[in-house]
Amino acid sequence: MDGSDAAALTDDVGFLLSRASGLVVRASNASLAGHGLRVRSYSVLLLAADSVEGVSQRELADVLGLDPSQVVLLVDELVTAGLVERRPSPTDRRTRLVVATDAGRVARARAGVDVDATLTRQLAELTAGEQLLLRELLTRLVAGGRAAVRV
Amino acid sequence: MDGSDAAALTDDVGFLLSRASGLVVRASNASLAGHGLRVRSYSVLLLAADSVEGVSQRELADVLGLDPSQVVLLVDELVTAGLVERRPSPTDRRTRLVVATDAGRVARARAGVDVDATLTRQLAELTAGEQLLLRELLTRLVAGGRAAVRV
DNA sequence: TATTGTTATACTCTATAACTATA
DNA sequence: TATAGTTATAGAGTATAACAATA
Repeated sequence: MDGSDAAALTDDVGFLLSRASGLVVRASNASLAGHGLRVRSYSVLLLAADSVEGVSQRELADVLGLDPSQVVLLVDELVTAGLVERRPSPTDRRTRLVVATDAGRVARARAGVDVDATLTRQLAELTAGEQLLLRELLTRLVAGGRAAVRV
Repeated sequence: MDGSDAAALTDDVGFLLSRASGLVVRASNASLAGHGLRVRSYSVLLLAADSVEGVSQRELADVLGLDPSQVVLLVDELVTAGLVERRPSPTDRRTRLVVATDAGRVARARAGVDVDATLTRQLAELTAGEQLLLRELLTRLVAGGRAAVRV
């Protein structure tokens, strides 16, 4: 008994994760607004731009933890903006590969600078070592969470 | 140059925070569904039930990081369910104190058992020490983020 | 003048179901 | 039968603006 239950909520890891995520997403969206992007569309663009032959929408859904139907809408948005295009897969006619256009790669690079700077600013509370530690802890949490969901 | 940019997104702390938060919120909502609650309404109920004289809606908004207008709706919902009630503040006629009813305290306790068990399961990937470390890192991140927003 | 609570509105995100075309 | 993609829809969460009552 040390009175610690007075902070039952603000000490809750779930609550803290939600708050921290909200702060980062909000700031990231603000820094992406000038590029006509938001966190989710930027993530899709990033994965497309950083791959050589393109990414299937199924892969995007898996990596991003989104439903395939959401990926369709995000890709539609990027296609309209001229930042990616859908190409037929040479090996599977069901699959469509999402590939960044030249404009998409430029946009990804420019937006990346801004969003990375924003994140750096938000993580400034932590030392470099702590940031790595946080990344590792979150990675294991996410990996475990996904496994648990599949059970 | 070690090829580490191939994981540019999945190594991104912002992305990991968003994923981890999503997993925890989803699981928490599932464990609260049987109690007629969701994460946000449960948080309001918790703060009301754990306070002696009640909490003002302004305080709730501050602690939860929500807009006051959202707090109104969440409190409305809990009032309808008979879990909290609004009482006039004895010192400020603008302020309305949110107080848990007896039913609300019972619901908070029961729901708390379920949601805590769910979180424990999700954090099982980490040792007790790592969980404390994660909490501390997130606490500092959230505190810093809030300060930055105020600038 | 500033603060507390409220109403209203629009947009984003999340969750599902049903469907097609291919494998 | 199962998988990749698509369409549609509803509900939850977020973001703002404007307002009344009170300090």
